[in-house]
Amino acid sequence: MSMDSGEEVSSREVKRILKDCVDNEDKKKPLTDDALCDILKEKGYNIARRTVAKYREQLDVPVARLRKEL
DNA sequence: AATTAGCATTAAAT
DNA sequence: ATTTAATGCTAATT
Repeated sequence: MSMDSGEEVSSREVKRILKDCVDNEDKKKPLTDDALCDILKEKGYNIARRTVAKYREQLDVPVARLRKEL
């Protein structure tokens, strides 16, 4: 059995969810950090928008504006 | 050290 | 040009 702390696991979970959300988003209307934060809240993760932004950076995902395509 | 609140800055919308 | 929305910055908190 793993000896990882629960927090380490959940931060990985959150990052996985963020990746999925961005991969499946409508590229004409990309999800903002705020929107991602709301989605996580609905899934039961109460994490601040600034933290979402930092996770996004750690995942090398650019800000919503730059993900938008014509 | 990681997360967050409050404010500052920048880009987009009107 | 003004207002609003999205993101960044830094200090405070835990």
